[in-house]
Amino acid sequence: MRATIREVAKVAGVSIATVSKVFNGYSDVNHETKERILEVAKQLDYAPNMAARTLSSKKQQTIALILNELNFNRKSTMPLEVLDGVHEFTEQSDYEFVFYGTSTEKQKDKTFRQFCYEHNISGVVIQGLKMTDPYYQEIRETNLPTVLIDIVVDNPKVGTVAIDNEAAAYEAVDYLIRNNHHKIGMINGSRNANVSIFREAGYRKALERHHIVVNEEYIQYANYEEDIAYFITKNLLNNHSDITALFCASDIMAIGAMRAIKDMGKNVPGDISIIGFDDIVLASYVTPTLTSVAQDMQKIGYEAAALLTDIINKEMKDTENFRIIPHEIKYRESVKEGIKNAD
Amino acid sequence: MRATIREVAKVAGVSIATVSKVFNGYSDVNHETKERILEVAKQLDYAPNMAARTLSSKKQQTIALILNELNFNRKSTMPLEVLDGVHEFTEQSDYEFVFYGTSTEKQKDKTFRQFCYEHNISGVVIQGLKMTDPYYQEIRETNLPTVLIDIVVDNPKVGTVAIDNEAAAYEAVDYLIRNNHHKIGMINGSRNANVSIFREAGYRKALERHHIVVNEEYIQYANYEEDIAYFITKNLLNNHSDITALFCASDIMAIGAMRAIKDMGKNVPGDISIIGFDDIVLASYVTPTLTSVAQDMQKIGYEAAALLTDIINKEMKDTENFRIIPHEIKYRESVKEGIKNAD
DNA sequence: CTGAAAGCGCTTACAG
DNA sequence: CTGAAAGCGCTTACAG
Repeated sequence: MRATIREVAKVAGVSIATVSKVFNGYSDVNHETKERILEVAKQLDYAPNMAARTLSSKKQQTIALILNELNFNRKSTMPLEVLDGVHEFTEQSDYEFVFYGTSTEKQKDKTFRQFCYEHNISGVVIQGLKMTDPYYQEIRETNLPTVLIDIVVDNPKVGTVAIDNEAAAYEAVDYLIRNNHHKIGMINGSRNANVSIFREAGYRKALERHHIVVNEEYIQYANYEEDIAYFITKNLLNNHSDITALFCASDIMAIGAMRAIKDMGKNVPGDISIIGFDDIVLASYVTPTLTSVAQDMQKIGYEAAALLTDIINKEMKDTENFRIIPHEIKYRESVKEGIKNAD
Repeated sequence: MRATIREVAKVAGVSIATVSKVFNGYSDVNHETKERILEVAKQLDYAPNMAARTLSSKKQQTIALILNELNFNRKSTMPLEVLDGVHEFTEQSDYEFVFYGTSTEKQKDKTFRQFCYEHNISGVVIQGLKMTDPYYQEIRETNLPTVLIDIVVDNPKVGTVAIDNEAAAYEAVDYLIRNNHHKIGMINGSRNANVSIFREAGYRKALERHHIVVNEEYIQYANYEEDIAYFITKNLLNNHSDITALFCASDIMAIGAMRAIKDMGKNVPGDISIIGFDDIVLASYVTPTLTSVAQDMQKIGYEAAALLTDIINKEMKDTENFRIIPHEIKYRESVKEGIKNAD
């Protein structure tokens, strides 16, 4: 039913090797035979079979994007943006692109290596991996080219693409301090998340740079969940009525915090200023609009794929394995600005 | 470097046929040899090569999800939800899942059929296709199992999954009328979009059922874009100051309309009531919150994949090719409710 | 510029 | 319960 290379060869009166050459862009084929072959191919609706091609050539490489816990958060398009970025890169490259979803459960059933072997994958970009996931341990010592988004691992075969989370957090908190906030709480994600660690470090660094003592009780963890952030914010503000600003490690949590503040009869930014992280779409549509640290996930995805191909193609030094994408603070309405007093 | 079936067979002291049987779950293998093979396979880190499997077996089927114009709208997670749904179905099926993005441009370069042949695809789910796209014409007469989301085509090999757009629009407009709105504008998407046509039909039907004459000037098209909706709304309301409600064919456009109304110094829902469509996340976070027709895109994706496998496996009658997913109106703050006057 | 032949890693009747 | 052998649709030296 479906035309194969053999039929094309027969109809065109040539060998399959010649047909193959035409379809692989070799130049050593007579112009006329080439034209004839193309014509026949078109007529027979022929297109090379990928499976056969992959099998016989050792060349055809395929890059996978693995999204962890795709059973995702409807509130954020971040995974989709990463997907778009990786896809865009592979489009204009020679790599095939495939997409898979995984989960902590699935990772227990099948090792990372097995999964990649099975699917003939020569390199993978992973997004959403947690440091408690089985894959994480395996990737630390894998020899399979891998690029992690947001997670750093010490392995020459594994690269990382992310923004400079520490610097970004530093800037955000520094901005609060320069606007006369000295009692600043932090709603962080999870102690186990790489980005949380960096963002907290940036928070601490900014306070220290301004000679503000870090109050450990001001730092709370809400696991990146809106509802947990809601309750934690209420608690935090009830226990520490001197807090005037909150730095949140994600917009989702910032939105939960805003809701808590409103429900407490307080006002953003009048009573409490808030900065979020990620700049998801909601940040611009919520009232008041949310100041946030933006990261370009599409670009992160694109660069991840680019870095991956570099790792596949050449041995790289560890130092080249880390690609930092610029971040940008989007200033909106949720922070009360004010000249710093000389107290 | 990578173990093949041959090496496993050699180490385990059996033939490759036996190894193959074990990995394909055939029962006619001695328990002990099976255990031994599995043990060796594990030790050698063996996993079957998909390309070879696909090539030699005529069984391995792969289903593709093609997202059109993935160069997407950051404001909506709908494509991601569809992806998740299709992915979830293929997970628990015997089908392999692959994902591709396309665009009007790419469709011009390579036909639908060629694309599918090349990638060894036995069936495809397409989302985001426009009736002006090259694929659309081709799919009308393809014999390749295909499921379109939101678009109906008369071809036994092509199925459709969608909500009942006409009924949903009818309900929404009927709800407005029952709350005493008689001058209702519609911000529609595009005259060429299948869903737009159905939603407009529902709008007209609701008015007619209530003996309200349709004023053609009340129906405007904003191409599903927020900014166009913004301008069109201003125009519409300036020209027709008697309008008290707007039915929008998407939340994005509804949000543009809300902004326009605010900028005109009017109030939602005090002066103008609004209903949107899709129930994207923004609808719940915007002020006032937006009443909207919700469609479960994850479920639509899942059912699309399910329908596709049915089409692949059996000849179906045209009448069975259309799967309708339930919709639901989410009542929120953007509609002013009021008892209908007996005028 | 062209073709014969080996081989990629599997599956699947078929024979035993 | 097990294995020898043909074949899936290609690519790639190699010879001419």
